[in-house]
Amino acid sequence: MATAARPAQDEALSDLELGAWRGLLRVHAQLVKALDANLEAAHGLPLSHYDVLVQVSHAPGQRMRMCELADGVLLSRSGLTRLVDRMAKDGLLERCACEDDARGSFACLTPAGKARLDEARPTHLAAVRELFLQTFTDDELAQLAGLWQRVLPAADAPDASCCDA
Amino acid sequence: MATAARPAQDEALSDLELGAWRGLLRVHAQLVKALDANLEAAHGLPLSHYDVLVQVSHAPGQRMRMCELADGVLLSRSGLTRLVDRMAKDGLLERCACEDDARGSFACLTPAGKARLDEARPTHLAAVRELFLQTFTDDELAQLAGLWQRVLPAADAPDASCCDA
DNA sequence: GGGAAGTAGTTGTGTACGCAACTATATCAG
DNA sequence: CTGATATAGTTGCGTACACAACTACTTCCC
Repeated sequence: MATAARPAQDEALSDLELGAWRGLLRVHAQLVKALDANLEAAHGLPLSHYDVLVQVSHAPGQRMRMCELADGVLLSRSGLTRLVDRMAKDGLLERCACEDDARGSFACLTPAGKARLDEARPTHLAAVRELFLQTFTDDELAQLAGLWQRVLPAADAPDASCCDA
Repeated sequence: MATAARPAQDEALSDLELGAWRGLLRVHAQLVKALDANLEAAHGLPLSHYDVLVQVSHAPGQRMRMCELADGVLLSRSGLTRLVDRMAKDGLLERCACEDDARGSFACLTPAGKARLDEARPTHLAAVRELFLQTFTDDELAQLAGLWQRVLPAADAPDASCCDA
């Protein structure tokens, strides 16, 4: 039952395909769990909060519109609303009105948020490097980045019944 | 280039590192979301249920111990308990006592569960191929699989059984 | 044998999330 | 200007999950 490298469309996945696909799932799960635990232990900061702080800190004026931020941290809008609520309660962010569009609002980095980020960043960067990046050579990193580029547009495409019988 | 390929330990991630790392997060998020939506739309089956069905169907006797299954589908034990509860209520699985160890129990595939899996499998395999695998050459798949192997710690139980997705 | 320690699984509880419905504002067509 | 439609964000609600505490059993060691 040697599986070909690339079986026909409706055949089971080959070991090769399986390794590439399930490996992605496992690596993601393991990494996110470890990074979150690490950050939480060292700074009491969930990974989701850190993620928001990083995004906002890179934005011009250190503030971002909610929808933009939601896309950036891979959350639904309602999910982001509550995440920003929690972070605002912790003093890490502030909600600011948008001058141009009265519907919108900004999530603005507070000094406390910036301080917290600066404190946590080295921890997180070290962990990402240790658990993931250092495993690879520069060439491999470049290759990975290139592969993701190719997948992302495709996965963005409208998924409605993309492949039904 | 402003950023070196590999900055020092506590410096910000280079574009290269960032692409490899955030790309993984984005690809995972988009893929899982699309695959779940696809499977749910076509067969009313959440991806988590499908995942369990696949694992159990490949186990000897089409049954698996709960803890083994929890590892396989990347869930906590309590999470798996309730997932199996839901699937049992849907008739996809049955809980069976373990003869050797009265503490343990098996999740056993029912005929209905097997039928449901057989029905959903082509849909899912096609989607995984379309959204992910077909993006890559055989060499790239092999490389990916190899990279994952290096990232995953030895805790990864290598069940050599060639299971499909 | 009998208690200590370990393991399998479930249950109590809290939390983070998504979807759908909602409000409020913006934009566009006539 | 006015009504139709679209967009930004929030809220109600249900769900899936993790952690910790628990029960029940097993295993180990004297």
